[in-house]
Amino acid sequence: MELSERKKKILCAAVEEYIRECSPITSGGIKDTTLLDCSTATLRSELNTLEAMGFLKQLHTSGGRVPTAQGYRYYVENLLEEGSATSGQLDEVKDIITSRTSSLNDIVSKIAKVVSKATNYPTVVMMDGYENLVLSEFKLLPLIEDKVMVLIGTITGYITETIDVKASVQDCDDASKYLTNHFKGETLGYMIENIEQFEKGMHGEIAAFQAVVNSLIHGLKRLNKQRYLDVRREGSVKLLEDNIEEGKKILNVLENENELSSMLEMSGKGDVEVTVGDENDSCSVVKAPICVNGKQLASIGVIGPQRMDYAGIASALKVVIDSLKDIKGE
Amino acid sequence: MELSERKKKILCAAVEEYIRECSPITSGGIKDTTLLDCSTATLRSELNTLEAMGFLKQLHTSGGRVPTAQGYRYYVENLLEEGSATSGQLDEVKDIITSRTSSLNDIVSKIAKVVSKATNYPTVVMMDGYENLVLSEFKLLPLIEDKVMVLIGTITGYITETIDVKASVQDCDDASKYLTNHFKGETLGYMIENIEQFEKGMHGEIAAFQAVVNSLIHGLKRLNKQRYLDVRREGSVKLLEDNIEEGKKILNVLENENELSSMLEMSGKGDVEVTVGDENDSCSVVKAPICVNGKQLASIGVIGPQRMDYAGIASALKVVIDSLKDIKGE
DNA sequence: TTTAGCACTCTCTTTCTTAGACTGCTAGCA
DNA sequence: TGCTAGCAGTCTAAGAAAGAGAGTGCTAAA
Repeated sequence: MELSERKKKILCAAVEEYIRECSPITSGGIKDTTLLDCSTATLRSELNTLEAMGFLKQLHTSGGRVPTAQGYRYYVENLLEEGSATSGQLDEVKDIITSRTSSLNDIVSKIAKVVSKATNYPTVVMMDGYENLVLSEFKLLPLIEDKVMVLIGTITGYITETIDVKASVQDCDDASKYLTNHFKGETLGYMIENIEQFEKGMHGEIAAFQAVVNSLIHGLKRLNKQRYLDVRREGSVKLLEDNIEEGKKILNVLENENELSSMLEMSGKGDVEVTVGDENDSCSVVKAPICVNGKQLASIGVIGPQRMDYAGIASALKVVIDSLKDIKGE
Repeated sequence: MELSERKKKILCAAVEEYIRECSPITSGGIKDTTLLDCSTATLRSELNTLEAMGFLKQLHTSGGRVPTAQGYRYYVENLLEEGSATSGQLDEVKDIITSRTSSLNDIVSKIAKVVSKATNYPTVVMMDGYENLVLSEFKLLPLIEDKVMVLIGTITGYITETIDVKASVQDCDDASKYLTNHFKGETLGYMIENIEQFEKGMHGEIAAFQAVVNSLIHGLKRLNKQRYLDVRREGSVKLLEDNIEEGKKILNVLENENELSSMLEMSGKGDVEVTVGDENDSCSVVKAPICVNGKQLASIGVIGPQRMDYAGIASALKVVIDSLKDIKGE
C-alpha cells in the first residue's frame, strides 16, 4: 500500500507522538509537531482517510485517534529511522564478551542486563543449542560417583556439564586430547555430526575411550535441545504506569517460558526484527540474533507494549549485535 | 502484652479473615466466623479495645477495621498455627537435591522455582558464601590462556570457576590431590583458614604448586563475598490484583538486589522467620535458612504484601528446609 | 484541493443525592 | 461488672445530572 508523502509524514508523526505522549492524536497536535503548511481541517481530512485505510482508529467520536496494529507495522516497516545509537552505555558489552573468563550463560545474562538497563524494558536472551559454538579446547575430568565433568572452551565463553559415565583418568585425558586436536576451530555441531565417521575410520586409535566419547556425544545431543532463557526485568514497573491491563499481560508473558521462546524465534535474516503485537495480545518485541563469526549463538529480545519506543530499542540492539559480530578466536 | 483468650480469638479471626477476603473486618463478620457466643455489640467493644491497643485500625469511622503491622506481628508471633504441610508438590525438592548432578546454582534455582510455584508468590534464594560448603573433591585443570578451571565438588552440588594463573598439568594434579586428601569432609571455610598453616608446616611438600594454591585461595576468598541471588516471579501478576500500589512496590523490591539481600538476612535461629512489612514499606517476607548438616548454605524467602498467607507459606518453607537438613555426604 | 466556520458529539469532572453498612453510645438486664 | 438490644450518627460507594472543554465532521466558499 503506497501512501502520499504527506500521509507518510502524518502517520509517522502520529505514531511517534502517541509513543511519546500516550494520548490520542488530534489534528491540532499533528499540526504543531509536523509544521506542515496546511490547516487543521486538511489534516482532519487526511486523518479521516488514514483511518479509512486502517492505520488509525478513533476510540470514540470526537476523541482523538490512536494507531492501529496495522499503523504501527507500517511505521516499523517503512517509516522507522535508525536512531543515533546510544552506544555510550553499551560499550560495556564489548568488555563482557572479550574478557572471555566467564561461562557462556553468565555472559548472556550480563548482555541481557546491559540491554535492559539501557532501554528500561524487560529483556530476554535465549541461548540456541550448542551446535554453533566454536571449540577452542575440550577437557574431560573424571569425578567421584561415576560422573565425568565436561568442560567445553569456546571463543565465546566456557560451558561445564556433568555426564554419567565411568571413565579412567587416562581415557578422559586421551579423549580430551583427541577431541581438541580434531575439532578445535570447528563448531560443536560439526563435531557431533562427524564423530561417528571418525570412529569408523580409526577405531584402533580411540577404541579405549570410545565409551566416554559415546556418552559425551549422547549428553551433548540432549543438552543441545535445551534452551537457556535469561530474563531481565528492569523497567517492568514502568509497564504498569500507562496501561495496567497491558502491563499485566506482559508480566504474564515474562513468566511463560514457552511463549517467550516462540516470541524470540528469528526469521533468519540476521538483523534486528520488530514484531508488533495485535489488539488481543498486545505484546511487541524488538529482537535480534546474536551472531559471532557468522554463526547464530543466541537471540535477544526486548519486550514491551504495542506503544513502545521501537526506534530507540532497535538502535540499541543494533549496537549490541554489531559489537559481537567480529569476536576473533585466539 | 498479654491478651485475654477471647481477644486472641478475635484478633486471630480478624487477621485471617482479612488475609482471606481482603475486606475490612466487621463485628458481624467476626461473629459469623468465630461462632463466639456473644453479641455483635460485645464484639464491637472488644474490637474497640483491640484498636486502642494498636492491633487494629479503622480506615474511617463507621467502616470496618483492618489489622495494623503490630496486629500482624502479634498474629505471626503468638497465634500462627502450623498449617498441615502441602508436602505433595514439595516432594520434588528432595529429588532435586539428592540427585546431586547439578551445579549448586542450578539446584538453588530449582528450589526457588518449586517454592514459588507451590506458594504462588515471588520467591528469592540467596546463596551464602562458599565457606560452609562441605568438600567432597577438588579438581584443578589448566586451560589455555593461563587460566585454571577450579571444580569444587560438594555434597550439595558442584561449583566451577576459572582463576587467572599459569600452572602445569602436574602442579594442578598435585594440588588437586593434596587439597582433596587434606580437606575432604571439611568446609571450604575451614580449608581457607587452615591452608596457610599447612603451608608453613610442610613447605617442602607443596612448594612446587604453592603458586597455584595461593591463587586459588585468593580467588575463593573473592568469590566467597559474592552473593548469588535467584529470583523467581511466579504469581507476580496476582500481587497487582488487590492493591496495585502495593504490588508495584513489591515488583520494585524484586528488581533491587541490595534490598533483597538485606531482606533475606537471617537472625540465625535456624527456623522459619516472618518479617511483617510496616505501613510505609509494605513488603512482608517469610524466610528460612537452607541448612545441610547443620551448616547454613543459603536462605530462601517468599516475598509478598502485608496481607499474605503467612501460615501456608511458613508451612511450605518448613517442608523444604526440613527435607534438606539431612542430606548425607557419601 | 484547501480552508474557515459552526454545530455536534462525546468524555471528564464536579456536584448532589441516596442507600446501605457499620459503628458508638446509652440504658437496661443478669 | 460484663453483656445486650436498640437507635442515632457517620461515612462510603454508587448513581444521576449538569456543565465545561476538546475535537470532530460537514458545508460552503476560495
